[in-house]
Amino acid sequence: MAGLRERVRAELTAEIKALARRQMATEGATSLSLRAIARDLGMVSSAVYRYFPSRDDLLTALIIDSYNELGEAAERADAVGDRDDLRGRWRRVSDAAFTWAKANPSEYSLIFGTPIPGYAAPNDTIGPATRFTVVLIGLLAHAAHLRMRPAVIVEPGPSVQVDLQRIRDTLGVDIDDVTFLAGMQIWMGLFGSISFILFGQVNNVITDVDEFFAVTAEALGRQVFDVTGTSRAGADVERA
Amino acid sequence: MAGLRERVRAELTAEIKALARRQMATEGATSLSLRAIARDLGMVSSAVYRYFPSRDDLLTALIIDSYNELGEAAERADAVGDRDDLRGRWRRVSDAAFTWAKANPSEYSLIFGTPIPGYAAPNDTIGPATRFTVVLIGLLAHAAHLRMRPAVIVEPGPSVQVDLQRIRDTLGVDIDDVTFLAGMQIWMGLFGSISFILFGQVNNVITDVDEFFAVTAEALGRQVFDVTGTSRAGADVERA
DNA sequence: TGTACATCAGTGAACGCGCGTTCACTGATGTAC
DNA sequence: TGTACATCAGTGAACGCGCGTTCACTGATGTAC
Repeated sequence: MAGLRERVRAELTAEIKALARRQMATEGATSLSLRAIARDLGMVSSAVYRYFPSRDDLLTALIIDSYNELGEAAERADAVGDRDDLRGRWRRVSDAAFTWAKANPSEYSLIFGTPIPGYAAPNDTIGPATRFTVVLIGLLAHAAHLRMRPAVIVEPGPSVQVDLQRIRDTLGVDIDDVTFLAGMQIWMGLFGSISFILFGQVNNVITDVDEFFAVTAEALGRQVFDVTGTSRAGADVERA
Repeated sequence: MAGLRERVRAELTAEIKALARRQMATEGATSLSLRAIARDLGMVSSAVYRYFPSRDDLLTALIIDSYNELGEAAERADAVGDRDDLRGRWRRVSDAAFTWAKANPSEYSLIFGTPIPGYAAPNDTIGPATRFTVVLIGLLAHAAHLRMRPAVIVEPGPSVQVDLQRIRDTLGVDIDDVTFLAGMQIWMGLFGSISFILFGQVNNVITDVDEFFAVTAEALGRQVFDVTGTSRAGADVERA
């Protein structure tokens, strides 16, 4: 059996990452320490270097895992349900993000919190980092295809127009500027609200954060994925 | 002159905080070190303890200062202009927040980034922390008074209703649930977008972050502070 | 199938550095009579 | 106004702890003939 050593190696690598995550949960990502992990592992500190050549490489692995988990959760959430039910899809995807973040607050902080000083993410992280975004862009493309119009219409300036065109070209999607911009708004609104909840900004203000998140996500979804054409009509009905 | 010693003391206290801020800018808040500050100051490390009884007390002072600076910037920005021009007021206030955050990224991270593990903010921080929010609530109250309606109408669930009522009672303001919720959305959207920009989430995506922020803030403002009654009409004009 | 060699995991010691906090102390600045 | 005492800022040494990374090494696991 050729793979024995390899299998043990893979297991230990996974265990190191698991311990690192547990350590992040209590100490924070900045004070993630190879020595402490080795201690937990019952190994001598230098042994960890067989698995990760430096602390930053371990961090990178954790960041990639986190992006992948979040992205995969979003993909799974969007794999079910009627393709045309965009508000439903948005609700499932945003819920998946919130659920993952609540379950993995340190991993969430690692990718959406304050950048770790002295650490520069290598290029390997870019792919996993875009995974969630790709799901969202799928929703936007479908909304554009259904000729939905955001509740608030804003036009980008010249520089942002160029940026949006570049993304269109890169990903080969067909999303008009207005929808694209509105999509970025709810993207930032989604993670803004998750950060506010997780980082304690609504402590002493909001009691039931789950209920609060639900209404927030609903409001965000309605900004882009409301009825076709005059979404205001739908809002008026709701209001009456 | 009785105040000589006191004056020197105040100056040194200020200088310690200034050095601490400079240190945060390069090392991050988590690795803020009293010893390094003492070194920069040309003093022995134990001398700093005459001014701040512990590292956490220094952190607290920095947090309070940061909240106060942000709050004051918002208050100043909202002190000018027509009271009824809510979109203008929002633009000035949100710009003030962004400008302050760009100029003081580490201070911004300190209050809106990942919480520092092991540090619990004492009650002294609550007052300054609400300063910005109070400005925003002023806008919301005025919007409600002018009978503006948010572009997207969502109703809070029972628990959030109670929370909102508590805030109304505490602050003595008259803002309906729907406006209040929409206000919280743009509050989270504002700082969500600032965090995305400052924490590098839109790197390689957005080139001109100032232009991007401007359109973001505009979109947020239009969600709450559009024309009275049927704000959709205004959007339709814009769209045509 | 059995032996010789190469690969690799983990050890243990060391380098050089950092930190927060305490404590007894000197000497200067302020205060009360 | 001048002296005696109290207050306070800053010193220097120490305690006890942490960290990332390197390096020569032992001994076990895998590989080639």
